[in-house]
Amino acid sequence: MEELTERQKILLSLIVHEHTQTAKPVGSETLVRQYSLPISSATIRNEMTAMEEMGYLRQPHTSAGRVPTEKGYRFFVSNLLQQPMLPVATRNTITHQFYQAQQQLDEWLRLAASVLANHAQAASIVTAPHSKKVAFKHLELISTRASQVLMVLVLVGGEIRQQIFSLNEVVPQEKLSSLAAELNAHCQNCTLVQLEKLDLDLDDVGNIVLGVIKDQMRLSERLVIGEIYMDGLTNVLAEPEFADTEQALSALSIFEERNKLDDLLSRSFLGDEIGDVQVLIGGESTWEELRQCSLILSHYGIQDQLTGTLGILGPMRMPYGQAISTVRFVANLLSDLVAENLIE
Amino acid sequence: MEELTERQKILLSLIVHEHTQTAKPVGSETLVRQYSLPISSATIRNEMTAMEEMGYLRQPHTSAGRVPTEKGYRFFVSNLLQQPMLPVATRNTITHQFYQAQQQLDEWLRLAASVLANHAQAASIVTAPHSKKVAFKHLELISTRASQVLMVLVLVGGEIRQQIFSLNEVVPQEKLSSLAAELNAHCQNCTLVQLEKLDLDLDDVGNIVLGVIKDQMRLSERLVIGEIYMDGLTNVLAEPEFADTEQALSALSIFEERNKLDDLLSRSFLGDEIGDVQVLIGGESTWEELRQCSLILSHYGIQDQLTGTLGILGPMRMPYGQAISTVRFVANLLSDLVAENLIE
DNA sequence: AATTAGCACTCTCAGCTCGAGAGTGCTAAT
DNA sequence: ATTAGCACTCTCGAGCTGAGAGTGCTAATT
Repeated sequence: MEELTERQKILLSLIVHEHTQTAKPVGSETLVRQYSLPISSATIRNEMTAMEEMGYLRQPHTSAGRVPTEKGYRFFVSNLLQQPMLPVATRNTITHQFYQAQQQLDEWLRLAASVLANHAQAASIVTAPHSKKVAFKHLELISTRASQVLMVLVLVGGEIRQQIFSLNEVVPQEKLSSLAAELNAHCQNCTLVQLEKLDLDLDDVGNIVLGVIKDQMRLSERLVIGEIYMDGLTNVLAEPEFADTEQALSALSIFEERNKLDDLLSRSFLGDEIGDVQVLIGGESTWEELRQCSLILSHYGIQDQLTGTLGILGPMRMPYGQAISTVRFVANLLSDLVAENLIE
Repeated sequence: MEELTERQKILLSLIVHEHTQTAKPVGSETLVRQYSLPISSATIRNEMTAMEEMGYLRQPHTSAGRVPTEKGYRFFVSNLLQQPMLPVATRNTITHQFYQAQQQLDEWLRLAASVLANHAQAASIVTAPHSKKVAFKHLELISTRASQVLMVLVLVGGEIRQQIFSLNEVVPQEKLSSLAAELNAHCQNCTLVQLEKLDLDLDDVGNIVLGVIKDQMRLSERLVIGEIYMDGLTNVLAEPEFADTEQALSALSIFEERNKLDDLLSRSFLGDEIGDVQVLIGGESTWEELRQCSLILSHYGIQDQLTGTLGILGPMRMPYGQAISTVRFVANLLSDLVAENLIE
């Protein structure tokens, strides 16, 4: 594989830059004019031809300007993009917003999605932190009416699961409370497996409750990702590449199919560390529907313990520098918030 | 105001029907052919002219067919539409889906949104049931680490609010538990106002906790509507009237602005009973962005106690019969589920 | 008085041409 | 290796055209 020369790298950067601004193919003349280059348009044309042969650029049609290919963007992002921190002012604004919000996880996640969407002018997605190891933390049983019981189950990590169920008999609140107390005493930090092994001496009601607890823990275990927060879907519609509704539809449909989303967010992430920002350009993300799009994703939370995913979806022509910095910054912010409020 | 003749009413129905199928202006010839009418196209043209003068129809341009106006749709929905029940098979499928799902509120709401979206081929929205009168039901305090405490507060109606906060000192779980027990004993069914009046003899920690409880209740009280579930946004994109992205953008942007949504769902509903289905056609819904759209909304839940809103958003050209029946059916289904699982 | 056949007229839509503009690739000169 | 010069190519929007759909009007019919 041939290497790009220094000059070609510069040109690639400029082409990417110009294209992200104008959304139109970039011509050799334009490039000279726009950036006052010390070389002639003819030279640029030669270089462009070379880069096209190497696969970094492509022409939408003969005698149009050049547009970066997937490979071109990939090279740009991996090798040419120096990632500036977000401007201090921006960072402060964002941080400020987080401290102004209700100090609650769901508010933070909603806000994170909103911040991502606004600062990157793209669709954003944030999943609630979720722990792979599901363990019992605390149980509460509340009698509602007749034989109906509301169970509130807190898992290690802070996930809260609730379930309403009926018993065969009416059980007074006192009995429920003492049952809860007993289970709380014995099951502290137990995983599902440990719970199975535990030899508890329970009566009928106790066993039903234990069954419900296990169900809920199983459910939580099976869950790949936590609750999903999205924002800025309309930003995508505003992009010129999606002026055709067909395109927009195929891109946004990803957001409406939960299992695809699960796949996308989990599979593409095998072995990624918290704090790494992953950029999926066009077809890299095996999803045909996203051929035109790029994804910028990052994990946040506490490695191997309690993690969520966040990121943005936009057209391949995306201000990667800005977008990546924003994703990284918000991911770190959420990681800090999760760490501060961790429930162990 | 002149009245429509019987024949004009029939024609209006047919025009609406034909237009919802084809999405194109309906011509007099087409109408005769399609429905084997016993009158000639010329007569229909005369009638059409009359109806256009009365404001029920309009021509997109000279010598095109007619399209129902907002007023036309309004008359059709109010006077001409006989609303069939959903076919038994459909109803069974839907019911079946609900009983197959995890028996949990959030799953039901998600499912409701999905069912609405699929059966009406439109965007759907469902808000979690929320009670105007906020009252204390049950409290739980869980020590997480150091002086951090996780509070889980169950409100009458079943809403669960959680909050993590820090105390000035490390308080053992036993102390927290007994504090919770005490508050549970005294605050049962208290509203915020009653809570203020209650003369509890609490220590520092107790007062902090009480403060947090009040905060959460205040927050819940201020909440106009509950959590929002949406689905089928892409269905809207698929409609031909939204082939132009601009249009689609303005319609969908409603879904992304929480305060507009709050307004829309609450304001348009003053004094509506559970079970009534409300149809907002085009500009009727004071929102300029929705000029092209219709909304079909219904409350569900338990009147004056615990209510949510659900509905669909589609183009004005909508299969109203089908859509209204679906909304009504799902609303009733959710009402039943809420009633069965009410936490009093 | 209501209905209808007949017909001229209007407007859209898809397809076509055409010229301007932007951009290229090649060649020959520097 | 670079560049000026130039012929060539392709898109895009404007303007034109004919077919098709649909109307409104008038005069005849029931």
